Amino acid sequence: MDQKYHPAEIEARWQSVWQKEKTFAARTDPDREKYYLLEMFPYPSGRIHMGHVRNYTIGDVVARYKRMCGYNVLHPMGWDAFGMPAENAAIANNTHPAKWTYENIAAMRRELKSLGFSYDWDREIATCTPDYYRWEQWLFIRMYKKDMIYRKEAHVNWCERCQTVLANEQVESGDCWRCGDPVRQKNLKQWFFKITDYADDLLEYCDRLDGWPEKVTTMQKNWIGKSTGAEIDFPVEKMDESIRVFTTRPDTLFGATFMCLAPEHPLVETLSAGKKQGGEVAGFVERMARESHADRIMETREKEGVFTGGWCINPLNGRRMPVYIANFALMEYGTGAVMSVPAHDQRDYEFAKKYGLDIIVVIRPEDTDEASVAATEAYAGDGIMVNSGDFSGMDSASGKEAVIEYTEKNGIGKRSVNYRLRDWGISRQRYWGAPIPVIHCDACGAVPVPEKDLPVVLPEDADLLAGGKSPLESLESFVNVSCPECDAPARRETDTMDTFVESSWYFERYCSPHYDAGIFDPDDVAYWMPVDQYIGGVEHAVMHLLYSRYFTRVLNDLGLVGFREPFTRLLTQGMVCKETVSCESHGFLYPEETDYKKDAPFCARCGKEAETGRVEKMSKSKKNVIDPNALVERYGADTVRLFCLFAAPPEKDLEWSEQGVEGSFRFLSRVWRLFQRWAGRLADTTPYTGEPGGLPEDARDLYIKTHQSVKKVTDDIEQRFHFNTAISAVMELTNRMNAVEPEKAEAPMEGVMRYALDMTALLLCPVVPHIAEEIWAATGNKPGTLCDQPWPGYREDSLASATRLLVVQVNGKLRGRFEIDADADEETIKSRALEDPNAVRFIRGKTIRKVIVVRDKLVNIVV
RNA sequence: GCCUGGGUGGCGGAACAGGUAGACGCAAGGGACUUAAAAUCCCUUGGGGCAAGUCCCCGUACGAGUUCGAUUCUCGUCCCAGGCACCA
Repeated sequence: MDQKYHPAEIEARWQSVWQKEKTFAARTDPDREKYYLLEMFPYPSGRIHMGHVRNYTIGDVVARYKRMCGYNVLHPMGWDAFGMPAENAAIANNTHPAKWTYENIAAMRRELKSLGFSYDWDREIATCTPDYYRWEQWLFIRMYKKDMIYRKEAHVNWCERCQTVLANEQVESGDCWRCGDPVRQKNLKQWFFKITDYADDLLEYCDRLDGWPEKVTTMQKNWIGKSTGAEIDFPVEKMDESIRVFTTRPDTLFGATFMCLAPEHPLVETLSAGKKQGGEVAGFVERMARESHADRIMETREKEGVFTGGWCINPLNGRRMPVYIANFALMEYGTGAVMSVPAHDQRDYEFAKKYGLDIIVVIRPEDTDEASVAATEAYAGDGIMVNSGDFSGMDSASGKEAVIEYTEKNGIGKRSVNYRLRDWGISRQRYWGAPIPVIHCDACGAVPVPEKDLPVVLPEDADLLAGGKSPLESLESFVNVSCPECDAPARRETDTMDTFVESSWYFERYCSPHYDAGIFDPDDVAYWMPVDQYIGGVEHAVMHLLYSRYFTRVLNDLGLVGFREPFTRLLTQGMVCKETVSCESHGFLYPEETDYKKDAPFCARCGKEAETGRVEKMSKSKKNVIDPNALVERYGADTVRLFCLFAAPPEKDLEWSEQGVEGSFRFLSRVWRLFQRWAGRLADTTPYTGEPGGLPEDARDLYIKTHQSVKKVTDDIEQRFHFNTAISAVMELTNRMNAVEPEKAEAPMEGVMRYALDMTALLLCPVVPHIAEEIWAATGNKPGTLCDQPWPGYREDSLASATRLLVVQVNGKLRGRFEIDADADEETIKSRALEDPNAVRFIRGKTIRKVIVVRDKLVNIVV
């Protein structure tokens, strides 16, 4: 064993051993209990960042721990490799997205390997390979044939000058990010997955996902946004038309005084045709169409609208209601029409006040009189129905039912459910994505590519800047095909799929990543899936996780898998944060651009004193980033891993601290010296594993501490993933071991020390696997066997000493303490407590009313 | 506005089932070793008080309550973070 702890040398050595021996290769084995541990795979952006390091370290501890517990562990890694950054980078650097992507993958793979993660690298996948996306295309066709996919017109952000579609994040305050021209909305035919068919199923299962943080399931429930109510028809005056609305408050129907339509509503033109309002209406519609969706949806926006000139009739009371179009009415939700009840909806209230429309109170709160309702703002709560004809006097809940039944009986409405969740639009007018496997034929329509012709390979020779159009669209060799059904000349679909599609099923592909007879091997998937523990950032709480749950249901309904939920347990880890530093002339500063004199930061470029800002999520834009590579080089992977786990529990944010890293390194150096001090001497010593009874006091104390530590570390990892407290338990143990002087140690202590050393190596193995292997071997254990060792157990009879320290309270205040045999009876404990010299001072002269004895804890004397 | 979390020393964080608040680490101060420094090791470290102790008082955002006893449970208030947000 070297004098000093040199992580670089030992880490490289063990990593190559694990690679050569394929230590972490997973094999399907129905005779063994499986454990599938998965971390969210990264986008290959170029370098790994501290967020990845934290995520993957947490996962690695669990994977290695479960493996030692005897599970057959699957722990794969791969790349979410399609996406826009590759395309942008390719344009900026005049290279190809594939080249950029594969180079990044190579660099990041190297970085991940340098951290010693226990991946089965043979299962690595990259979603941009035809091997992968051909099965996605295959699945698309299956879904298409089962009527799970459809095509419809939908808005996209369009830049006229660049002749291109822009993603939402490429629209900067309404303008194109490249040329600065205003962005317009444009309608394009696009592909949609019918996720709304699964809305109820996805919603209901939220409450059964016991292993998920409630925060995430709540977010998903809100996102799905189920609301129940009714659809009701309002006949249009003097026309053979009616307007259908969706409402959650049928009990307020008598208070509806006007109607609001979305500007895109099909009846808008009919209603205003030939009226004097026609011009104004057309102008308003045109103005709304020009606004981007994001702007339209912005809250704080003033409610505005125009009268269409048309009227409709409230079917319950026959009231004439003016029909408006309004900016807040959304065509995508409900029916695109709102019955406006200004007395009981704040938005309608503001609109009514602005345009001088009637406000009629129809709900009275239990203990308020009618006159004071809706005086200054709408009353949106429940109450008693008033001014509502035969329904007056009913409470809101039964009123809702009654009105719905009435409309159903009279054929003017029906019970209805609406969701905030929309169908999933997956068309992207982009190059770097999986081609949608469809051919458009004038005669046969949209025809799926025959399975035998898959994959539809993404052509490599597309010109990314070709005429500003979607690169695939202008690639004649790709576009021009013959129809698979009638053989006539046809055009290939040029949209590619949303990259969320790839990440919705990759965990199933990992089970048999090289299988080429199908999307995956059914036996492998049946064995490994579902994922037992999934780990990733909260930022994916809704989209990725919801899409994955949806896809799993689709696969289930297509008969491809036998389960409906992909992830049994989910852990969302917190962000990695660091303070920002900025210079008044150079803006935010990278840590490398900052000099510290004393504690104050100075700008390395101009020498001026810089300002320390608040602690925020590490991001390139704020420049408060730390390069994991540099850290690994300086301190070693084990130190970096240890710090990530020790500084905070995994679900909380982690605040970066250079001193914290130093501290972690110091701890590992201390462990190294501890083993160095004892290793040679105890190489032939048998670890003591007997009962604690016969040991001398100091050896017994250490022995008990060791068993307690094993229990504490096991419980902390097993029950809560609280690695920070698990590590502090090991620190306490090693602190205790450090206090033992080798020169004075006798035979029983040597056996106990040897046992404690072995336990230390075992307990540290999942966290800092490289140094753990090294210290394990140093005491004469067989080199390279540590991570295959079973996780240690502990003796129940060695968790506590024979005596207990009890405290004495008088009226709940701490007054003294004493040590007593663990099996002392209650009377003995009481009398010892009552004799306590300090406690006596507080008891004297007072009447003892009660004495409470809590086993192993305390005695409280009430006076 | 609604929904979720969360407020504990100078700092990150402990206290798992109402029972010794501040484990473990960082920072700071003092000391040892050294010609010196680094590294390492030892000690002190929530605030206040004095008669200086096996001492007392205060203290877990704030205010009440339940209890022999509350960081932990209940009610109210304030603040912070994240998510959703014209959803009819």
